[in-house]
Amino acid sequence: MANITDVSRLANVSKATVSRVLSGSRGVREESRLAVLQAAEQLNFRPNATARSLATQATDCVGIILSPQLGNRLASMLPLLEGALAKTGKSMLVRFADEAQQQQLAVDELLGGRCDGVLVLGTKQPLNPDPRLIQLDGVSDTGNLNLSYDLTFATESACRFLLGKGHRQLVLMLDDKLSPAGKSAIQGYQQALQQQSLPYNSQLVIDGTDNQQALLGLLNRYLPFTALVVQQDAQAADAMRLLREFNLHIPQDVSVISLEGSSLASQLTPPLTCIEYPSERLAQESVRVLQAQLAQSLRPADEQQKFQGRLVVRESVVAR
Amino acid sequence: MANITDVSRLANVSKATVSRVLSGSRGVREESRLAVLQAAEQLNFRPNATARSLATQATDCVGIILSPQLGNRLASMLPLLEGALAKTGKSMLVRFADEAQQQQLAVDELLGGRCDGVLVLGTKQPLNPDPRLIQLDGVSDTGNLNLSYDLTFATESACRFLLGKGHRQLVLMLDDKLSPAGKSAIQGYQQALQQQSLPYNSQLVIDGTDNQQALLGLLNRYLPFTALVVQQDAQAADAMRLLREFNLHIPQDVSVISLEGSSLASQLTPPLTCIEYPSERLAQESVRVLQAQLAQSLRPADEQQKFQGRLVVRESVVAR
DNA sequence: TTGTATGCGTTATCAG
DNA sequence: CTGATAACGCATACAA
Repeated sequence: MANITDVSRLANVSKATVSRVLSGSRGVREESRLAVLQAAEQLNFRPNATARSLATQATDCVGIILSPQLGNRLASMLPLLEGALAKTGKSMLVRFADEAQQQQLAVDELLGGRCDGVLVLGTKQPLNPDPRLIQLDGVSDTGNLNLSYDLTFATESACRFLLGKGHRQLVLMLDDKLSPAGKSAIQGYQQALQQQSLPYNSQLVIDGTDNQQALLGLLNRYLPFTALVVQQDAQAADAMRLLREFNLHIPQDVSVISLEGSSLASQLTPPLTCIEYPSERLAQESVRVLQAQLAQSLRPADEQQKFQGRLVVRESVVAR
Repeated sequence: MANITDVSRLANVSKATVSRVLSGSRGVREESRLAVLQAAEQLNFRPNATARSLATQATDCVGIILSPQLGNRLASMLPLLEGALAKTGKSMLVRFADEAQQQQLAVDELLGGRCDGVLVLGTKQPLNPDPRLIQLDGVSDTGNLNLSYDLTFATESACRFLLGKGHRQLVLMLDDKLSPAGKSAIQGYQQALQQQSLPYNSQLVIDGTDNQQALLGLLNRYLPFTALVVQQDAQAADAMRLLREFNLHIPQDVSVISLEGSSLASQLTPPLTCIEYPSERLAQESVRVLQAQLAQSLRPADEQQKFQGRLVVRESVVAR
């Protein structure tokens, strides 16, 4: 691979001039500018990113830390993030880590020279505060900037929608009732009920992670319900299959709605009504904020921005 | 951030010794070894990856070029690739590009200093041959190493399975009939028919990309069929919904099977019988091959390894 | 406008 | 076993 010296020789200028043309490109006579460009072209010169980083003290990389559990969300989020980053000429260094310790390790390693900034998706435990670190859907009690999905709003919207359709017994199925996210959802659930002066029955709030056991338990207890509010599409899919096996038809017997709608929702049978997870906005805004943060290189900034999803009505809900 | 000089001073040794301890670590007196380790610990020293890369002439990165269309496959493949790479201490630089030109551009840029090697998923057009480049499911006529899914085998397996269940009119729905992949599939389709001395009707082979129009056309023409072989799970989901809207029940009226089964298959209704795409093997093998290729740094190696998926029987197929 | 020289943080070479 | 010192390829302050 040709380097800057080769180009400078072929163009009969100094390395500095070559550098100027290919980076800053200001204050260079047009004549030598062209000479450099031609020489570079001829030698198929690509400035070495590593060397440039070392000199500049800035890799053009941002780290993305993902949880393997993101599942479908990954497929929609990652291209969006890359698109937003590419616009500012930045590359994505991707790493997977779900446990808090692994995540902190990854952050430290990436921030220790490999990346200018880091985006973490779905932190469950607080991470050491750092202005170059931005969380997406992370725990909110850290000193880090955190853009997240408004699960309270989603849950309240979903429940109000169902209540408006005449449903009165709503089951809420969450990833983890006790997590911050779970509590946000429950809050929305309660607000919706309260607004209709309906009682809150904690037995109707269940964890859906353990292979539908919770739902099974609910059926066994003959607790009547007409609607199921599920956090994730994939879990909705599982739940719907289980319900069918108990000869409960969807949506005739049980209406279903998901809180973090993705592309999967439209592929299910019946197509799933949901509050759509705002991937685009979240992706764009997070890289925008990260850029700003890196550019100004100051204020620890502890914002907690929330993003609301919109209701997408499909066929999995009927009126009562 | 502390650098190697700080450590060397605190440990009362030279930079060279520090480097030796933290990299090669051989031929160093235990005494100074400990001094260095302690100093590094105390200063929380993290060797600068960029500087190391520049000196070593080897970034510990491999580029991954993805197509946004990979969809669900992305979510399963990427963590597997990262896992395999992490074992050898390599990081993943991810980029999205679907058009051939963009892909070539990305390859050149990544190989021009940012990465030691590149993995491209799903190339549609040939890429310039490079020993550091490995393709996954790419076009096979290039001088590059190419590990791919055996779609011929998958199609033949699926069709034989259906034929064995008494089906005689099989519709084959592909992403693109005319692509190399499409042709592979058709070959498997024909082989299965041939083996049963059944005629080949090209009208039963359709493109499923254009929003099910092709399937609709088939229904309109009253061409009888009892089974549908679909390349991707997501398309199978769409197709099943469409069929239902025409009052065709699955699997009673039409059996369905997919050729590139993913996690989506088990979530559909009914759960989808499929030939499962061998993500794990493909991921592991591709990074293994890449490592080998980089280590030996020689032979252009034009292998074309094929990976076969295994049949997973679920409820979307019934006997006739 | 251009060139020279120095620095970025490590690794690698080569004497000692 | 260890320490100077020269790469690595580029950016940039400074001098011309």
